[in-house]
Amino acid sequence: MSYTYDFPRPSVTVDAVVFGYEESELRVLLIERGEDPFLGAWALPGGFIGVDEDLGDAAQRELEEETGVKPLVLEQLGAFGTPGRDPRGHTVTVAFVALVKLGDHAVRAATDAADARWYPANNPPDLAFDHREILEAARVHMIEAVRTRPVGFDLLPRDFTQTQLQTLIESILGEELDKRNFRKKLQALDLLTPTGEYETGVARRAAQLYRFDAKRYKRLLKEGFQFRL
Amino acid sequence: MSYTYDFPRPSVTVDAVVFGYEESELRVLLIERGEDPFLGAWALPGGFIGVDEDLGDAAQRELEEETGVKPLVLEQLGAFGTPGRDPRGHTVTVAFVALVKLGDHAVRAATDAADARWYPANNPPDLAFDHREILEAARVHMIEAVRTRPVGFDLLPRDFTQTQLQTLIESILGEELDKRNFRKKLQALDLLTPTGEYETGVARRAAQLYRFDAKRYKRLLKEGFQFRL
DNA sequence: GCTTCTAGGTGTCCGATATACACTAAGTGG
DNA sequence: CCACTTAGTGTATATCGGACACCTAGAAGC
Repeated sequence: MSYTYDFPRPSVTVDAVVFGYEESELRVLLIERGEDPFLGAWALPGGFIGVDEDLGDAAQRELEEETGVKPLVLEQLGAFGTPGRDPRGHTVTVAFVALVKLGDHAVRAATDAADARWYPANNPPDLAFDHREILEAARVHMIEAVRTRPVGFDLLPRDFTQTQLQTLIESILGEELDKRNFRKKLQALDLLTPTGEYETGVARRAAQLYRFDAKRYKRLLKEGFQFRL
Repeated sequence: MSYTYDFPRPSVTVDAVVFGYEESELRVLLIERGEDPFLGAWALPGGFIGVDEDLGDAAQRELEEETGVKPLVLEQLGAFGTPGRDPRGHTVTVAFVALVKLGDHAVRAATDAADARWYPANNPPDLAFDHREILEAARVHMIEAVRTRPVGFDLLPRDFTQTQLQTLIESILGEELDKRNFRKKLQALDLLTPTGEYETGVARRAAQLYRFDAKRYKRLLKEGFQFRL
């Protein structure tokens, strides 16, 4: 089967920069390419868009096919189309940023991915195509996002400590925050519900666990409330 | 001449939301389509991307071909690819926001544009494709941009009054600002050079003209300075 | 040339917000 | 029971943002 057009067309792909959080570090999900070009190299999960397929749907589909991961959040990052970025020919990719609670998913490589693994987002291996540049753009996007939207909660387990949240945000921002000031702001936002439960298995005073109140957040949003950390 | 591929490919287009400022109002540049589909309808300038052409270059080229306008600023807004947005078949468009000093350019329609005109950005006519939605996204983008980057200066003549700048920003934000507080912030930014010249031909006290100090801005940026209005 | 009209230009006070900063409490492990 | 580690908590100060009103300069109209 082949497809013929009156004018040459670039290919359209989607790629996902999937972030997770583990061991006090921001991670990014990469696949080992099982096909040419860049066979054996690490790359962002992604692939060609289907016929009449929506961009976001395509990103979600490719991500699930290649890694088994279903993200909770999927935001468009932008289009990358520099000539020469794909050796197969002119290809425009639309990149997405996805967030997952890392514990929810055991990654499994499939289709054209030989392997799928979490890497430190700040120290990734060499990447295929211009994926390094896309990852950089995604990091900048996250810095912007973490201050203005409650994205941290999509990366943490349902129940988490205030310190976990702080450490996560610090690892996204790349700077340290003051514990008391951070908690003061959290308290002012009034979006965390204490569960009454405490950490277990730690050789120190156990911290209380909290839960993000998404319903309350949505209600506040409608009233013109502005999230800010 | 025809082009054949192993897999079906969506078309890739670029569209530009070009903003200008005239008569105390934010304007958007629209073309009257001279071809099907949507012949005779108003639309954003744009068109198909060329072989091995960069996305930004394509937007700039289409814009100049159709309207004669060369923008000073061209920022990517994002990709739009909802199936059905183009009746000719699956088409992904990458939208850009462009800013021009309106006085610098007499628009002239050409190629597949039957006409090209400035319309009020807040009250545009019906638009072809999903261009209404793209324009909306661009308006939101501008609200974000005007607070955090010195974009106002790219829409005004080289020499302008503080009130012109304020009115422009107000028309982008859709809200009124306090004159004294606005000027206080401008002064604190220290990015305007007074020219010593004054408005002419006004039936009231003439306002002083200022110029944006782009060099100083770039220098400050390197030192980690953050623009905020 | 006097009056009127219009926008230009200017400063202070107050409340809210951001930052800097240090000690006690609780729990585990040895 | 001692040592170690992180949890949890409050105050003082500087900074920023927002509200607010009057005199001035210049042109137009009479």
